[in-house]
Order: sequence, then structure tokens, then C-alpha cells
Amino acid sequence: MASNAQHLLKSHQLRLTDMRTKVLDLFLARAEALSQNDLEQQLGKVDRITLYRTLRTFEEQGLIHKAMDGTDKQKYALCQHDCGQGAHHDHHAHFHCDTCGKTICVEDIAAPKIAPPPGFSVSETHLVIRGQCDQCH
Amino acid sequence: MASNAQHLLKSHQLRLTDMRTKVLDLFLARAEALSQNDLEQQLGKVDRITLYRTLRTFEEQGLIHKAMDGTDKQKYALCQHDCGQGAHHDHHAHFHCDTCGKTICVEDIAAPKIAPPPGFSVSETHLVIRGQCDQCH
DNA sequence: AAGCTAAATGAAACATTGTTGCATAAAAAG
DNA sequence: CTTTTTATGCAACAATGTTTCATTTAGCTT
Repeated sequence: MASNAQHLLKSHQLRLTDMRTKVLDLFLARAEALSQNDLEQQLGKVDRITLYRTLRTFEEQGLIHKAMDGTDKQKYALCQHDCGQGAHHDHHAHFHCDTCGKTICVEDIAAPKIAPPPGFSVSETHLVIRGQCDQCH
Repeated sequence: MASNAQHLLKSHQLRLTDMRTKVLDLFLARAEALSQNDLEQQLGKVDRITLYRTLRTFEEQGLIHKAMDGTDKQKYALCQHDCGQGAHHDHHAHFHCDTCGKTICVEDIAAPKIAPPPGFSVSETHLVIRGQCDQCH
């Protein structure tokens, strides 16, 4: 099977490498946002720097986006829509479970449009929801 | 003058020390959210670790709160309301200027109430707005 | 004003994360 | 299969987060 991951990479003008396929496969398999550390755990021993650069590249190419969740750790999640290079348009909220620590995208809930105060302009808004997920009820 | 800072420390059951007074004075003087690095710059040579602990303590005691701004850097801002130990109730939005990098609290704009999906519960919501501030128009 | 006691400080040390430069290896193109 | 371009892996380093422990200090009690 010319995997889904390989297809995705190709369609984003990215070379097909081991690392990229593995990382993307992981994102596809899990519905949650993953930190670099999460990925290292899952992937076994991979080069930290290459992984770092892979994530940066994926983000630049619109494959994944940063998922702010109020923790200090950087997390990434798959873009659901067709985000192009540098042009992300994920406006959904992120839910962070304080119990299990998972962060998931909530497509149903959009970040509100804000009317900026005079003199201010708004480029994007982010909505983060914290609480408990259904698994941890 | 038994400064405002000293008063605030006392009312939060905190001992009155040099570091704490200096740090709190800075927060009072500037209306923006400050990172630990910002503070070190402002304060001259102070002990990094003590500063780190001071911030942690302040946050635990409800003097300051973490100001999420979508950057990877942790920032803190003064609590406007009377937040007690461990009981923060700052529900305002944070505005981050992509040009000057400043982060400010926007008391006027509240994070929206979210109706959680079945099985989920919500403890808090955060709203982050990015764009350009009036200074950088 | 002096002493006691709990708490805060400062130093060292270490973990984690973010980041760059460069030689080598691999992918895509011809 | 060779060339060209890009990705990788390693070394090295910067920034940040965090703990342990001996010393100092704030605030209370004489």
C-alpha cells in the first residue's frame, strides 16, 4: 500500500524519507496532539535533531500545526484541512485533559471572532479548553 | 512608603524579601506580561533560581497568573482580581503583538463559556489573540 | 533588643528543549 | 547509473526548567 502518509508527503512537495513516513504515520494513527517527546517515546531511538527538523518542516508545509494547550510543552497536531505552505487555517479549539494530559483538536468549536480595540488588529485567535476528557471522566 | 508591593505580599501571606518586592514592583510598574528572561533583564544580576521560585510562589499564591500567548515562552502577568492561593479566576483574553512581542491582558474580552461535549467537563478556557498592538499599528 | 524557628536564598548540578554548522547519506531527476 | 539537491546524523552549544543542600534572613517570641 502506497500509504496515506506517503501520499500526503508527496502532495506537500516533501521527499519521502523514513523519518517523515514514520512520524506522519504516527500522527495519522493517533487522534491527539503530540509533543516531540511523545514522538521520541513512540518511535524508539531516533535522532532528536532530525525529528525536530521534521516537525518544523511539516509545520512549514502545512501538514501539522502547533496545538497550544496551556502547558509549557510544544505540541503538534495534524491539520485537518488542506493547509498550504505557510498558510494555516485551523481555527478550531484545543482541548487539554488535566488528568491524562492529552490534547485533542475540537473541530466543532471555533475560536471566536474578536472585534479588536481601536488601534489593534487581529491576525488569529486561539481557544484552549482545559478540563477532563471522556476517558478520564 | 510602605509600598503597594509590600502590602500585596503581606495580604497573600508572603514574607517580605528583597527579591519579592523588586519583582512585584516590576509587575506593578509595567502593564504587560513578563517572562523570566524579561525580568532578569530588568532586574540586573539576580539569582536565576530564586527568581524562578519567586514566580512559582507568586503564582501559587494567586498574585500572578501564567499568560499563555502562543509563543513557547512562559510569561506571567499580575492578577487583577483577588485570586487566592491556588484559586485563580482570570478569565480575560491575552493579546500578543507579533511585532513587538508584548503580551497584555485584555480584561474587556472574556474567554467564552463552552458547552462541553458529552463525557467532557470544562474547568477553564483560555483565549489568545494575536495581531498587532496600537503601538505597532 | 536578642534569640528562635521556619522559610527564603544562592550555589552547584543536572535534565530537557531549542537550535546551528557541517560532513555524509540518501532521494529524485535525468 | 550518475548527477544534483535535499535530508540526515553528529557535535556542540544556548536557553530554560528543576532539585538538593548549606547558609542566611524575616518575622515571631521573649
